[in-house]
Amino acid sequence: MHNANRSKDLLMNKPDDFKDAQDKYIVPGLERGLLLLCEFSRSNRTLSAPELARRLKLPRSTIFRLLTTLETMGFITRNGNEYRLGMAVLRLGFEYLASLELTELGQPLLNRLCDEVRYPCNLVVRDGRSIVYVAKVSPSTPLTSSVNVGTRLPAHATVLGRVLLQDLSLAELRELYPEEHLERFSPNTPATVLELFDLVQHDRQRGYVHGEGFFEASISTVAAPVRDHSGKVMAALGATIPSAHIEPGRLDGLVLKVQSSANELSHLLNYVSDSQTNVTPLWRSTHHEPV
Amino acid sequence: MHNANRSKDLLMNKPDDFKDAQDKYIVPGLERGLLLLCEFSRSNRTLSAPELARRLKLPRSTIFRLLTTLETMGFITRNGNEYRLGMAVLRLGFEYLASLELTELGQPLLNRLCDEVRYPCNLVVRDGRSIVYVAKVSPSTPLTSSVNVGTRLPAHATVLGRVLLQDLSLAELRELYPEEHLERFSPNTPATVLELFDLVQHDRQRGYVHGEGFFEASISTVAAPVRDHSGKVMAALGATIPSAHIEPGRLDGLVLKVQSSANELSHLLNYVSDSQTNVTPLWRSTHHEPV
DNA sequence: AAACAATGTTTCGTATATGAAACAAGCGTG
DNA sequence: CACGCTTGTTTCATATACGAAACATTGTTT
Repeated sequence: MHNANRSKDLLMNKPDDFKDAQDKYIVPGLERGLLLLCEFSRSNRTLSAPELARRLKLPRSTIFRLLTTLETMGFITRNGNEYRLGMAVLRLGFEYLASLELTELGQPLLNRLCDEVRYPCNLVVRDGRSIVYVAKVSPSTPLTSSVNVGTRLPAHATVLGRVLLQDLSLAELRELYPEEHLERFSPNTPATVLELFDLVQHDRQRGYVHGEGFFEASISTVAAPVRDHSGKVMAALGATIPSAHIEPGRLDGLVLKVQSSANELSHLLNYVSDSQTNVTPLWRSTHHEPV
Repeated sequence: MHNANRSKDLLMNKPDDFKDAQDKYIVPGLERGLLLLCEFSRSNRTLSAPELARRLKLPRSTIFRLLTTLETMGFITRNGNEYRLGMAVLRLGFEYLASLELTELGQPLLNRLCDEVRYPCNLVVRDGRSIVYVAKVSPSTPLTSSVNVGTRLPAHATVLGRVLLQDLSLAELRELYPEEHLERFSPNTPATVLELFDLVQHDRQRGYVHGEGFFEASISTVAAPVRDHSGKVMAALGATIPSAHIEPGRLDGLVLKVQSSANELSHLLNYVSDSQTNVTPLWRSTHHEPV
C-alpha cells in the first residue's frame, strides 16, 4: 500500500511536512468512504463499482468493501450493479438542518418579516462558493419561486451571496476563486475577483445589499448580514421582490425591516459563545461546483 | 483489537457464523465514522469527544482520529470542544433528493394536481418507521402547513404512512414494530401491529386511503400508492384537506385525481428496471426513532 | 495553591485492514 | 460455443491503522 492516494495528493507539490502533520490522524477507510459518497451528484445519480474504482484510483476489492459497508448502513443502495445514494444521507442532511439554531430561531423571524413586507423571505448560509437556502417563507401570493430549502446558487452572482462574502479579504477571495474570470450569469455579475471584492466592500459599508437581476433577471433582492458574537457573517437574510414592484418609497422601509430582522437574529445567536472565541479558521475553501 | 465492537455485537448471541458472513467485508473505519455521524440528532446537536467515546464504546484515540477525519472533510465542525454536523452532510442529503427521479418526475405532477384540486399535495417515501416528505406543493392560499420537504412523521400514524406499509407482510410489520403497543397520536391511531396490518390491508384493496385527524386532528388526507415496475410501493402521493372542507361530492373527484396522478407517476417510473428485477431484500429494518 | 479529574494529543507494538492476485460469473463477439 | 473482456467475490501476506498507555493541558475541588 505504498501508493496511498489521499485527497491531499492533489496538493503533493506544495510544502510537504506541513499538511502531513494534519493528515497524521486521518482514518483512511472513512475518508475513502466519504469521498465515494461525494462522487454521486445530480449528474451522476448512479455509478458502477468499476467506475468508482477508476475515479478514486482504488483497487476493486477496496471499492467492493466500501460499497458493502455503505450499503449495509443505508448510505448507498444497490440496484443490480448500479449504486446510488441511500436514504441515510437524507436523514443526516435534515438532522443537520434541524440542528442549526440558525434555522430554528430564524424561521419565526422570517415569518414575521414576510407578514410585514409581503414578499418571500429567505435565510441562506455559504458553503464554499455556493449559497444554500436553509429557511424560506413565501406569502400567500402564488409566487412559487423555484428556490427551496437546500437550493444552491453561486455566491458571487447573487445578492445574498455577496452578503456572505463580506468577511473575506481579497486574498481569501482569490483563494476561493482562483480563476481569472468569474462565471457570468447576467450583465451585472462581477467579471473578476477584484470587481467582486469592491462590490462586497461597498455592500459591507452600506450595511445591506439591494440588487436586481443579479442571477435571475426581473427579480430583485434586499439582503442584510446576520453575524455571530465574533462579528463574523454567519448567514444572510433577504427578501425577494419582483422588480416591477419597486416603488422608491417602499424600498427604504423594506430595507429597514430586513436589516432589523437580520440584527435581531444576530442578537438571538450571540448568546452562544459557550466556549472561548471560535477558533474556526475562517473557512475551508472546498471549491465545490457551484451547482 | 480483540474487542471488535461492531454494530453487530448487539446481536452477538444470535446464530453466529451467519451474520459474520455479511460482516466480512465491512470497513471498520468507515462504519464507525458513519455511526459517529448518526449520533447527532435534533436533540443532540452537539456532542463532545468523550461523550462520543462513551456512546460508541471506542477508545478516545480512535474517536479523536475519526473526528479529525470528519472535520477536515467538512462533515463535522468543531467549536471549542463541541462537535456538530457540518455542511457536507447537507450537501449530500440534497444531492440525494435531486438524484431521485421520483422527485423530479413527481414535482410537475404534484403541481398539476395541486392546481386542479387546490389543496396542498405531497410525495413521501418511507425510511424505516418514518415517512419522509420528498416533494411538496401548496396552492396560493396561505395554508402554510408545518410540514416541509425533509419532514419526518411516524409511518404507522399517518395516512401516507399506511400507504407505504402496504407491501409488508404481518411478519415484516412485526419485525419493524416489535413493541406490544404502538405509539398513540390520536384516538384513530391503531393500537397494535395487528390492527395496523388490518387497516393497511383494507387500504390496499381499496386502492387509496382517506383518513382524518390521524396525526394532526382536523386535517384530512387522501393518498394513493406509487409503484415501481415490480409492483412494490415506492412512494405515496397525497393531498391534504382541512377537514371542514369535505363536501361528499368533491371527495370522490379528489380521490380519482389523486389516484390517477399516483398511477401516472408509477408509469413514469416503470421505465427503469435497467437490470433484472430488483433484488433489494424488501427493506432493512433500521429502527430509527420515528422523529 | 496543590491535588485531582477530565480531556486533547502523541507514541508504539501488534492485530488487522488492505492491495494484489486468483477465482467465479456474466456477456457480448467472431 | 469458445474466446476474451469486464465485473463481482474471495484469499492471503504484509503494510498499516488501531488500542493501550503515556504525555500535555485544562478546569475543578478541597
